[in-house]
Amino acid sequence: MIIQIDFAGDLPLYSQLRDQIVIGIAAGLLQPGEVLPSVRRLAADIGINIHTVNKAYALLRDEGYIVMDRRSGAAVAGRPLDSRGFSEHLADLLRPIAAEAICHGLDAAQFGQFCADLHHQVRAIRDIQEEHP
Amino acid sequence: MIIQIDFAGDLPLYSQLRDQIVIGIAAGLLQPGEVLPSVRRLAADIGINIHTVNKAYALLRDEGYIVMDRRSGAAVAGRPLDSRGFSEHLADLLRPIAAEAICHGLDAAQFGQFCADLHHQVRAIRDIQEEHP
DNA sequence: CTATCTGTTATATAACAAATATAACAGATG
DNA sequence: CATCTGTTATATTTGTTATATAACAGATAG
Repeated sequence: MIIQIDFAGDLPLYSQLRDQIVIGIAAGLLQPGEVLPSVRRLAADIGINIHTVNKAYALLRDEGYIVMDRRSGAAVAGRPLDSRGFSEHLADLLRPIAAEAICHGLDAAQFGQFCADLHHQVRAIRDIQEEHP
Repeated sequence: MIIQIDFAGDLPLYSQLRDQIVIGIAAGLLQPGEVLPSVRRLAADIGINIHTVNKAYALLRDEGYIVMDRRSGAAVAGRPLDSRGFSEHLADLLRPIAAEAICHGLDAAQFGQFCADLHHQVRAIRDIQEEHP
């Protein structure tokens, strides 16, 4: 799986890395049980510091997306994902975005459709990647 | 309109303030043309620094949500809002969130419905506020 | 056992962002 | 003139981000 980091972007590097791995899992590019690169290896590949990768991995572990083992390294977590309080978490993330959409004239149906389309887009990343091996 | 700031939260104060004002506009609590409190007044009311409020106001101005005048102060912008590149902006915000939803087992229809419901919730804030004057 | 891999922890440093404090300026208003 | 508005400038403090170097504990292969 290809990781692309925008060093000029607004988001912190560890946050970009975290997002891309979550997207990779959602798209199916990273499957449950699949072993991720070690912090040293991935840091060298991307060209960033070990601790930055470690911070992203630790964050993903705390969120339940990956499991980490001292011996075998990091791996994508097997289902199911702990979902206590996830609705509230999701609502907190989406509320300001929904407000933006409202201010720009999108009604509930349009916004819901836009979100559903994006859901499909994320799932389709896998197919796009497999077309260009 | 009541502003609630979480000093222990992860989000910067100016960002929280910006989000709440956008939500207020979306909910209809702040209507186009309505005058906002001055930076000094709002800073004193909330108990934060003038520059923090100024940063939030300047951000809202750059995004087109409010207009600022040296004489009369800040006011909610009249429609329409400039929407060039808004879809891309919205997609960038939603992509990692959609990925999270996928990882937690929500399909496209469920995610779209959740987003549409939240859209309604934001619009309903106005009615809730008016019940308790 | 040795060498090498893994995550983990510690410490130090530099750069940047966030928030505060104080002060001043230009323009408009009563 | 006094008072309000946004705006700008400077300085300081604090926290985050990212880097660098180093070491430790546990597991594994030679």
